[in-house]
Amino acid sequence: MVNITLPDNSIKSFDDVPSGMDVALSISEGFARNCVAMEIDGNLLDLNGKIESDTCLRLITTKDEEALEILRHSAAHVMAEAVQNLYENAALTIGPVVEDGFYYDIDMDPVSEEDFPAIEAEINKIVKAKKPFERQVVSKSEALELFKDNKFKVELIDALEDQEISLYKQGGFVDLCRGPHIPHTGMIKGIKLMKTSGAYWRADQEREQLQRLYGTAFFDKKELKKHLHLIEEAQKRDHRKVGTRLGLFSFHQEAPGMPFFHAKGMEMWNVLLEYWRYEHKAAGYVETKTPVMLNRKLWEQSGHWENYRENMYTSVVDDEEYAIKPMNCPGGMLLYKTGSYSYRDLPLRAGEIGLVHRHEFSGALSGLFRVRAFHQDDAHIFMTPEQIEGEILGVLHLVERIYSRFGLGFHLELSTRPEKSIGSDAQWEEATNGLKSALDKYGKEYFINEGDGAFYGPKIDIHIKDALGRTWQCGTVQLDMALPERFDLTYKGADNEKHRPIMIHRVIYGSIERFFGILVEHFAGKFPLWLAPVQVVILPINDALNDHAKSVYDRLTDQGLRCEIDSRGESLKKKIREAQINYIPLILTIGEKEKASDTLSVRTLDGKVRMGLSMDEFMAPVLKSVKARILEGEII
RNA sequence: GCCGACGUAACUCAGUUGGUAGAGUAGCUGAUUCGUAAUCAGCAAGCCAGCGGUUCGACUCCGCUCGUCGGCUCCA
Repeated sequence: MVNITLPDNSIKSFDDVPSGMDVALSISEGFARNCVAMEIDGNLLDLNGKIESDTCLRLITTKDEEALEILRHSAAHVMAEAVQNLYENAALTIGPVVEDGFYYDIDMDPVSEEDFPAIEAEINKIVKAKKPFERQVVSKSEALELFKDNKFKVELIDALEDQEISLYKQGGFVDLCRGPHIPHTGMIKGIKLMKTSGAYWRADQEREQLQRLYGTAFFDKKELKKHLHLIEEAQKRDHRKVGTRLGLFSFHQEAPGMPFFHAKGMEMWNVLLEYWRYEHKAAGYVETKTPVMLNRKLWEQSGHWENYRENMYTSVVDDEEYAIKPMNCPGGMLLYKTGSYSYRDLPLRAGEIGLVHRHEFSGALSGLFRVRAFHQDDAHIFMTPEQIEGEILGVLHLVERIYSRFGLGFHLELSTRPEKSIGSDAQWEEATNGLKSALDKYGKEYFINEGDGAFYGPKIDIHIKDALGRTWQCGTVQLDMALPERFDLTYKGADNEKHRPIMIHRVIYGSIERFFGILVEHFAGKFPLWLAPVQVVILPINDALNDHAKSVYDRLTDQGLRCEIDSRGESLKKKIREAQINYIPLILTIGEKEKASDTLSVRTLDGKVRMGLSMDEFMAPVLKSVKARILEGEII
């Protein structure tokens, strides 16, 4: 008996269906149009596959989550065929599905976006032809024979353990593939080439550089449009554009990858740090500061010289070699060593807003997101082994408090021991288990990245989710049992013996520069009142009102509000327009009425205007909004 | 660092097949003094990223360097 689960959840039962039944035949024509593939015993198969035994079968329709991946995989084949039709010498390698679409790595002469229209036209021809995808199973030797002219495919086939290898054919085009695929190319309704780049075969810099063509595909043209719109929206929010327009920061050729923060950017920067200090003080942290440049010997002791030298800036001073710090921890080690500690002093939570420099590849730089000089909101926690779980939990709760203040959601990932690492197996196990038990206690679901840890310990990475649904890794909590060893850190236990403390490295904003950039895009430049670089702009209607405007300005700045007066001889309309497009949350117009009654007329960014408010009626809700760091909703 | 694209006034951009540059915004000057998203006029502003080459002549073509962007890789 075969159960076929239909999308509307009704179940159709077929009695006495023989093994080898052609599934496609047993599904009505109209229904099959929405069917993409099927799932048997957890395996995704082509819709026109044969049923091997009595089993429960689920049909995958275009509405199912798996369907899009299947479609995009098929789309990659279509793109590959198009490229092969147009470029005779193109040798195909691999073409997987990725988050927003798919790519295909092809050994060919470089292509650029100028070549896209021709390739897309060829793709559309193939789509229109509604070519069926046909699965074919051949032996390994047959496959090797078939692909003998393509060294990449030969390498792939050689690496396969199976003796039977599946191929997929659409029309005359054959590709090595596990499948499954959609029934025919005509199901691809919206397909578009997105970008192109170079990529190394097997991600190995020593090997061939291939052309990577990115595309995306949907079952529906509207879905494609929606996707393109989202990309456009993200481009509009690009922090490099918004930050330039709002005068927050800039970059200069003289210091690639090293941002300059302007007065308005610094206002925001300071608000971010002020908030950070407030939360950390409440969480029992102290703040410290260590030098930017330290002797090479220290980096040798910490292990950075060995593991990270190629990314460090160095300098020779008085015949001694120094390195600009790429991390704050070795300095933190020296700080710890200046004292002597009892178990009663632990945990010791020492924060540091540390300026670090890392020589990233020039091609890796990207606005505030990837820079060479940045500030970490670092902290080192020194503790006893019994305190691990509690301290990790404390950090996770602090992370949650801070991110939620910005309206950012997050998820957690645990990274384990990498290939290049220091410390013993036992240390790694204890550290990793410590993180796991804290995560379990915290209760939020988390992923595991095997081998993605820091060289000195396992870590929990915190990925935030912004207003457009994009994720960014910002915070990280790293357990370190190696550095305390290397620096011979100790504390006196209750037993009057020396013990080795365990250490946490953690950041929450991560790189303050990067977090700043994320906030710009998250809010699209429209910052909440508590963060806005300019909170209030005062617009006198004519020159005779400038003095009164100044007195209003003085009273507001006295209360700590960030204000500007715009007394240019421009029209009121124009000044309002400019305040609006600069996203200044509160616009005060000062006219004769306001002067005579000493009241305020307030315009908020939504365009609403309230007139005749007394100073108190204005100040109370505004100061409350700032103090409570309220995110959205009406200020007044 | 690698592949591709790009680099024109403070900003956003135009500049057709090589004949040394234009617009809007911002700025400055003058007039306007305005009640909730652009008042008008004028002025100034560029070694066309830098350096070499081809050419009678280069912003336009070629090479290299620097920088930016999209990826690769990297992000301890």
